[in-house]
Amino acid sequence: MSELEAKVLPEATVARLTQYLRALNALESRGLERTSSGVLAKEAGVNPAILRKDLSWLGSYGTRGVGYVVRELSEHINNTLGLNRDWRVLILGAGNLGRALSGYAGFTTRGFKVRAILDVSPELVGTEVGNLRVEPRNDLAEVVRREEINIAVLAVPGDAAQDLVYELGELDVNSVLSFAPKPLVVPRGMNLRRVDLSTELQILAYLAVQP
Amino acid sequence: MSELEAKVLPEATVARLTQYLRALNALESRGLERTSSGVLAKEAGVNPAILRKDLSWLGSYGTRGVGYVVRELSEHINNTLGLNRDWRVLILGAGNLGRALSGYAGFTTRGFKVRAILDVSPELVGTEVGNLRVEPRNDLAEVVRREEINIAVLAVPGDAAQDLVYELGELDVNSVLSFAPKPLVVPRGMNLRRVDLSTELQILAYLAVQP
DNA sequence: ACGTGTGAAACGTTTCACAGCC
DNA sequence: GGCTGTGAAACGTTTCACACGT
Repeated sequence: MSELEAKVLPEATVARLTQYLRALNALESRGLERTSSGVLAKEAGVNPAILRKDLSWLGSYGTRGVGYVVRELSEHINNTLGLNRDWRVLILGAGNLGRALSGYAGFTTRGFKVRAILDVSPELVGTEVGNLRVEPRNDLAEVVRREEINIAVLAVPGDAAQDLVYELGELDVNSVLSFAPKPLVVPRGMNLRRVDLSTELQILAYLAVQP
Repeated sequence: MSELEAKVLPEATVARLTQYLRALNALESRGLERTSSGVLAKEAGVNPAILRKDLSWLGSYGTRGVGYVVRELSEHINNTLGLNRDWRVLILGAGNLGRALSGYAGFTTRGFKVRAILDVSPELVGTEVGNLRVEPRNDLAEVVRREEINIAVLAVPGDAAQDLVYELGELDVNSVLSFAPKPLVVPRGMNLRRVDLSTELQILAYLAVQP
């Protein structure tokens, strides 16, 4: 059976599962105990067919002719996504973006805890960000160990990003979310996701020009 | 000829074109005048085949056996993406994220200019953000007209986002970049792109759990 | 000889449509 | 009757491989 156990869920499915979770929470807080692919899909902003196909990857958790039990489904997606454990986040860069991210609601919910924030600039080191104090960039290794970091967020200028990626890899931090506007070379075994704000604007510009 | 003139370039191609632009800039600043799909692809972090296929949508701008002229290609992509005009950006929400975005380098390059920033909170209205002053949310219509806004960025809590989207649609601002952690219903003709930070973290969590 | 430009194959994702079960 | 779960079709995207122009 255990061949080499490749990735199980399609990438696109994983992205949508997070949306279903949010939608299920919304339904639950509205007092609903059961739902259907139609209702849930509407809440999540997708079409019902793909929602059912996505859920079918997790096994049969619905009842034909009836639908899904909100709490049960929500629990199951949570487990599948690995959100039933603690994720300790380190933010690299205490500029505007880094500070904004450390307080961002989405970053502090569902098991994600921002545990430390680092910067190179001596002016920023020591200043307060939320309930954290900015620590020096050179303490990276020590901070990673002390706080048992498992996810890093790069909110640094493009030039600094690549070195940090390598260093994080050495320290066995293998999940990185980068806001640096550059493609990065990722060490073996690292999962890196990029959010590129200027790319998003440029795509909008293109779409706006279309007739 | 002009049927109804649908979108010309595949979505995925548009996203990569922005990366090629950045890569071309990097090559140019290194003094290179010519390049090839191999070199450029490496710089942009993609494979050469798809780069050539992407560029073929724009027409033939390379020379067989030789490659591409950096400046020429760069210019051409710029035009195709509509980056040869002015884009006047409005930021909605002057919280941490909104303030960070207004100063973010990617937001201020290549023809994009942040022209105004709005917030509902009386405490924030009147405060300075970069070289702008936060204006009251209720002045939305007036500000859009005054600054001739054509792109809006939503850095507001999820609940406020949907109303703003409708209102922006009325005001003929049809390009919106949303950071609200919710799917939004978009008015006809509007282009909306979402950046969902907590979704990104959750995807990382899932990937990290994979064996 | 070399690197582009591009059909054709391979792959991934979404939509359709309906059999199966409650 | 209604809604799930899922093969099969449709669509979109990436990769391959090579003919063609310089």
